[in-house]
Amino acid sequence: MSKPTKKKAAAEQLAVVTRDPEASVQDILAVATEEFAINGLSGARVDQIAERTRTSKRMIYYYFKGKEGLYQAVLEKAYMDIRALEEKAKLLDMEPRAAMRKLIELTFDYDETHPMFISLVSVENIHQARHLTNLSSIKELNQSVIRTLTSILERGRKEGVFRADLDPVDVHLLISAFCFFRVSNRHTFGAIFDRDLSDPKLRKRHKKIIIEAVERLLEVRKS
Amino acid sequence: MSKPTKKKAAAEQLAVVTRDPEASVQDILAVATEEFAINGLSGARVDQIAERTRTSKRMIYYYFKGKEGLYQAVLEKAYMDIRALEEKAKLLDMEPRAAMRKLIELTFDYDETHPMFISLVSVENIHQARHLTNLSSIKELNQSVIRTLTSILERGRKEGVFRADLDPVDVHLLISAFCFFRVSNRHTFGAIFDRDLSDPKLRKRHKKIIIEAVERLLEVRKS
DNA sequence: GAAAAAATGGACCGGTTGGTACACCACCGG
DNA sequence: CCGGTGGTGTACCAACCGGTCCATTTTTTC
Repeated sequence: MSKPTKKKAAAEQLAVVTRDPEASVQDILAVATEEFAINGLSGARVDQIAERTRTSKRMIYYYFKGKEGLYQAVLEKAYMDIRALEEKAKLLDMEPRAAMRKLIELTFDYDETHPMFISLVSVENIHQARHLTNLSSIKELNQSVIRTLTSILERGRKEGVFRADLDPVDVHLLISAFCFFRVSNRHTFGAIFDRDLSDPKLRKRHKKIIIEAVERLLEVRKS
Repeated sequence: MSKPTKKKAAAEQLAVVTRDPEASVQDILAVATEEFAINGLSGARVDQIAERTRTSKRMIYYYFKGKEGLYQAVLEKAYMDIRALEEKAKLLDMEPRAAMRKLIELTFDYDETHPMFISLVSVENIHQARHLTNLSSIKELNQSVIRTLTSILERGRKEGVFRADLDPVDVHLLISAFCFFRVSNRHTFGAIFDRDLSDPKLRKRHKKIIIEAVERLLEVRKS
């Protein structure tokens, strides 16, 4: 990505960048991400994307082959960026209950701060994940969350603080659903119930609720 | 809707319906619902909708003014159909915990059996609920669920089986999020974690999980 | 039963949109 | 310094698509 090629090095020396392919690609991707997230796949306009870019429409077709290719690249990049969450998740060799709490908070905060990503996933679901199936890399990536979660649950079970009859993916589904829905459906939910889900007060309360819900769900019972 | 007009009565007598405006409208709405749910607002094609209808494109503009008008009508109808859930919810003068359980099951089953509705709501969220704000009728309608939920929580609190510090809308959010997400994100979630969320086995398990999560969340604690 | 109104069909249009042809320029290796 | 390759801008097109015009037929009204 940022590996300094001869070309780039020369350009930096001159302080006047006449051409910068890598930057062009990134620029297009950044603009396209917004456009696709706001307007959807069919709603986004290639001309509009091109115009907001410092390059031209020609470049989009040069680098991404077409609208669908660009969309797929945007989707892939968006999913790859969750790597940040994965890295932080490595800190999870703390006590099981604290680790679980931290994992929920990370998920909650990530979704909250990445509404673009949420929108893109929604768009992709409307298209029945047709483009996602081409991206095999993503599968492996996201399953690392499951591995982390499995490890936490396992440790908790051994220590006797977590029950043993819950599937890690199901737990992930519960957490994801709440965090994702809050953002993905903020407009309709907000309109119907007159609530601004981006209100910090609500955000804090909701974070507490999902944490409490999961904690209680995981508790061991005699019944 | 089904109020027998002279027109309709005459048509039924003849048993040969040469023209049936009401049926035309309903036919268009049914087809348009599918098209908008599958392709989104921008993705859906008026010609395609018209072709699948037994009438013509001309009729769409005659009855619904335009593409946006048709979309709005589709959205309104979809939301109105939840009335069915509302009616069943009137049965909720049972014991609080049983009522809560029933309410969750109804929500779960409704979302499960109405993927079209889920898609439409997702589409509308991508468009920032721009069209929903025009439909003031929907607000009143959906808030009846909250009234029901409030009543259940209140009764439970009086009987000492539910805690008192939870907002009904927040509880509704938790339930909705899980039920909705399971359907709305079935494609991406399914692709990434190799799960068919429509598998009856999973469905049963997930229903149990959301019920258990809410039940435990509502329990009274000394802490 | 005629006139008014509602409903319908089909051809057509003009702007939009994804995509491309062509010419050209910058950069690097030799 | 020169030739090839990779990168870029402009102008353009053909198909598509939302929307409308005009004519016609059925239904209702009186």
